[in-house]
Amino acid sequence: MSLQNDLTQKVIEAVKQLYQVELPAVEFQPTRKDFEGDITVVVFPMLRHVKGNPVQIGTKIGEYLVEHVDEVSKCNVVQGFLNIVIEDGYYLNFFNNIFDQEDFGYVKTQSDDAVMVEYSSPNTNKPLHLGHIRNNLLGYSVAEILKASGKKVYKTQIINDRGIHICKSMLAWQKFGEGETPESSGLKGDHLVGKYYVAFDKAYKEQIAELVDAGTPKEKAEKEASILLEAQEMLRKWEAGDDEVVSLWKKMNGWVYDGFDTTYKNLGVDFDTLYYESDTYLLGRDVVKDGLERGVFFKKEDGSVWIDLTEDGLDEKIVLRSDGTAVYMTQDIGTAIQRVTDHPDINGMVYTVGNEQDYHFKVLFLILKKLGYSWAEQLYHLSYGMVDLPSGKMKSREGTVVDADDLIKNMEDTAESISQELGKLDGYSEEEKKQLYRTIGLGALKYYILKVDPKKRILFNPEESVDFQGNTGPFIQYTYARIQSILRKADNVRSSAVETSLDLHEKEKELLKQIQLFPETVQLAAENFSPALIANYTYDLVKEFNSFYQQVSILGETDGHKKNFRVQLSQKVGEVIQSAFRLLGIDVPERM
RNA sequence: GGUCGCGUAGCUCAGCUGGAUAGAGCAUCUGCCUUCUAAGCAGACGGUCGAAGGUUCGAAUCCUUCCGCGAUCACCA
Repeated sequence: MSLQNDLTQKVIEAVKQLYQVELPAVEFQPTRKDFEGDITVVVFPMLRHVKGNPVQIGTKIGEYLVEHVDEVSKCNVVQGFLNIVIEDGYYLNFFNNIFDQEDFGYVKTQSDDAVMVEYSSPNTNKPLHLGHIRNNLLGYSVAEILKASGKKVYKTQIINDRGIHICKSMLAWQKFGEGETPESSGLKGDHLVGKYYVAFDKAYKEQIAELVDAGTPKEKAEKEASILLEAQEMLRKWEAGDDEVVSLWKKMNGWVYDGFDTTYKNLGVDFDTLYYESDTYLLGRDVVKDGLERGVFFKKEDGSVWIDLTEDGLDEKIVLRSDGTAVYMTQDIGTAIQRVTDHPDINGMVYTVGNEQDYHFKVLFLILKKLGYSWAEQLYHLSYGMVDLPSGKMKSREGTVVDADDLIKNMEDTAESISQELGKLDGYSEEEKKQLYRTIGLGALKYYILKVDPKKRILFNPEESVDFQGNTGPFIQYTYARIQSILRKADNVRSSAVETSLDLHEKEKELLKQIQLFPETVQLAAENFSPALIANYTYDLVKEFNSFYQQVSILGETDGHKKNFRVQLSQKVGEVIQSAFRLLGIDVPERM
């Protein structure tokens, strides 16, 4: 039973006793810092049911609470706000109850329903860039948050390993590659393939320019450039299962996967199952045919199949071409169904995809609902804004991208130079230092991206490096390291339970209140698919701790009971920081 | 043009489902390292919450209109 539930009952009881009125609900909020109190009852909404002066009503209820509720030590009323002061003992009891709780804040019991979280899903013709980083961090973090909230989670990605874009890289490699491999050149596989994707584009543009010079209209030239025709021919061969093309495709995709694996490992993200578009691109057509018979879809004169969504405020959408081949939507319908077939416990999916596809997913979800799948009610498009540069959009073909691997390296380097300036790492081996720079650099990057609302677009300026001070990952990591330093120096941390008759320092009480919020924050973050809530919660906790740390002596405290409590409190704050950051995929260091 | 999203301090962002005097960080300026890590703490400066109406005891938050920015509206993926 939470304190708030308890108080709700008591307030209702009080109003019944005092005014013979049954309140439907009671509104609470944390007390503002400028007033004395821990929790506040808002009296205004009661005026609908109880006639009178809010100050008087508040005062009466306050008096009742002080008399009838053990945890309430005193009350005061300001305007229509009844501020309630809670006994220190209540918080100390709470602390003793959760102190030994491992993974405090996480829900351990797993529900039977699983949710599949899709994220990353790159094309295999170019390396990952900053946009993918945002996608990966968001998807991974939401998956972890859902797990912590008690859901069973499958992490997945669909790899776009098929189509004309792959053929472009393959063709350019054949033409200009001279047998170059990741081994021969030392280039990471995805970067090597990406290099040929760019090479294709360059050759293609040159051909267009030549044709235009020779008098061909630009539009025509774009369609007739010989290198493009060759790529299209290659795609046809691939679809026909041509041995040579398929084996080249396998070889180059292998290079890309190796490269991606390295980047994923560096980023600290992982997947439970993978889907390849080359396996799934034919899915969905049967479903469409079936849906056509059931009247969900309709056929136009030319044979193409559509769905009419005008009643839902959308328009008509094609689901099968006139020649019977699939469109993107067909595939997505088929893939969604396939996933549930593969994992029958799925009752919900999260798609981490940029907001330019908002409309697509709205339509997809609606179609799946109309097809009658029960799990279709539990689909969520985790939509996020683009990451733009000051120069505008990132474009792989034009080379205006912030490469994921470069950026990670960059962050590590910054962490290194700051650490060296501060020079606190005596006794660390080179290997340990390297590990630490990585932890801090990635912490800065991940926190920077995850702390903002996914819907907002991010303007990333590579010239101004990501901050390491203030509301940042390293700030929080630093606080964690500070706590570990205290714990190393303290002996017998767990010597005994905390003495509940202690008088709490204001800062201690604030910390306990903040710790108490962690479990509900995890739930809220899960409900809203929002890592930002976790990030902001952690920041508040850490700010509170640093303030406490500055004002109150922990190891220097002479009263044994107080010292015992403060050490344990510090430890618990450290644990919560670690738990919260785990949900963001950020590591915490022992020293820094 | 239709639809969706965003607009809060010079900059980057919080602000839950309406509540008290709108909060942080960066930047600028002041203090605090002989005491547990100064990547820290304490403080100053900085706001007509895009604009105008409306709903109500109360609006940054809800509704309407308008303005600005972005995305989207392909037998592309």
